[in-house]
Amino acid sequence: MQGLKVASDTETERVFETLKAMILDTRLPTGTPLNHSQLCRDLQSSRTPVREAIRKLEGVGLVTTVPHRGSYVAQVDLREFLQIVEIRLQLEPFAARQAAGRIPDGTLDALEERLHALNRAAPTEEDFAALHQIDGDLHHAIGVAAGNRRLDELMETLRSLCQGFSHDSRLRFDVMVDEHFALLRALRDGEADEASTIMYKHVRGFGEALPRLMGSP
Amino acid sequence: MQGLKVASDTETERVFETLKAMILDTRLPTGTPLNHSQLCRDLQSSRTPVREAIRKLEGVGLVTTVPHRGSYVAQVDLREFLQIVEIRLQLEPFAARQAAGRIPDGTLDALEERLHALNRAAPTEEDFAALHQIDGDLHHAIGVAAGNRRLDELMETLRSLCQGFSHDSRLRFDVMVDEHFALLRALRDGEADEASTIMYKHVRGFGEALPRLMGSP
DNA sequence: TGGATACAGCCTGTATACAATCGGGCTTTG
DNA sequence: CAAAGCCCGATTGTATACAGGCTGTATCCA
Repeated sequence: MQGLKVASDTETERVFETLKAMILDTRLPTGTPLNHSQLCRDLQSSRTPVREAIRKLEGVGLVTTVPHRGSYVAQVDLREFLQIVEIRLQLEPFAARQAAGRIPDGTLDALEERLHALNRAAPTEEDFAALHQIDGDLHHAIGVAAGNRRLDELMETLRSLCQGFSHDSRLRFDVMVDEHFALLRALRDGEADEASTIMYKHVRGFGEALPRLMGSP
Repeated sequence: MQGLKVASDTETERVFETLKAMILDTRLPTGTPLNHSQLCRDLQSSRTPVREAIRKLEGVGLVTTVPHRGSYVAQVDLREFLQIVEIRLQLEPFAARQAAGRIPDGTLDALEERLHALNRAAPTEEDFAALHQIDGDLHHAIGVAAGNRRLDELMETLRSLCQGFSHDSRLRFDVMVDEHFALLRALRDGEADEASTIMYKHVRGFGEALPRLMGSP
């Protein structure tokens, strides 16, 4: 399940960070049940830190607990998904605006490089996964550059909660790649308005890939 | 410290809800240390539920814990306060837009009633407290009417985190009352754009009451 | 054969015991 | 008298024991 322990002041914090990372990068996919004793074994810990870490994740919103039944990696239904997209529509364009012109060239170069490496003509399973990864890294780079840690973490959580629906957006592969190129350019050139607009369309398109319509801009 | 126990499936949840309510309505003000044994006594519980509730509140962002030293009701510094206001500037106008025309008349009437009861000429300590209370109830009514539970809870948390700075906005008493009246009217008439704009100015004004300038609309 | 029920095992929720860490006050010493 | 070091009490962090609920299975009855 995992490898070496990471350093941390308290055991609870270590377990929390470990689980959080595993949820965010989908090693623990949406809906995964979190069994105490198994986590104790896998994370080399005892029940108290594991339980406290789960409770903290519950507060963050990444974990759902059903009393006397167990905890699960949070899973949202369509209705909640659309609500989350609405929130993201308010936050992500703003973050992109703030980040424009503030992301190191090296970071942007690397992302562009990876985008170019994708096979747009006939994307394979790996290409989908890679794009998803790039998307995550780009959003994160924006979050960091925006200089607002709370905003960054919030967006990361909301993005994670949407993961259960991301497979529905495969039809948009080509569009998404285009959007990413355009976004990278706007961010590089410091065109805040442009970056914000592209991000809005990007998130909106993601939300609309599902059979529902959203609010207006 | 408090009265009767509230019903709940698990003890942890009960303690969590109790503490959360106490933090949100400032019975537990910003910075208050949360001593385990004292909470056990006051809430008639044992350490495990108390600790788990605290951890969950930590995840929500309402509590901060310093390892081996203790937990405290979250307190933000000026820098973080401004960042939170920036997030609220993205969310609250949107929520107001969504809520326009969807808040029951009775709710709006009651709020307007309470606004009229304030002494605008020479506000006393009670008037300040009452306005703060009205403000909270209005924001909450908007959050509920927006029909997005996650958004509502998020805004409530962010608002709570700003409480440490709300005393600085006393100079704006009269302006705030005006803004509330205007907002109530727009919400009642279903003027979404207007409601959104007023809310933006309202939050922005709150943030700018402090010696710093914010981002642009 | 179908369904209801009782039972068993596992899992979660809670309480408590034990260990580690921190802060404060006292003592000691230059 | 001031500063440094040490010790002790208190509080937090962790481990474990105990209790109660839920699920799934097997059995019994109609």
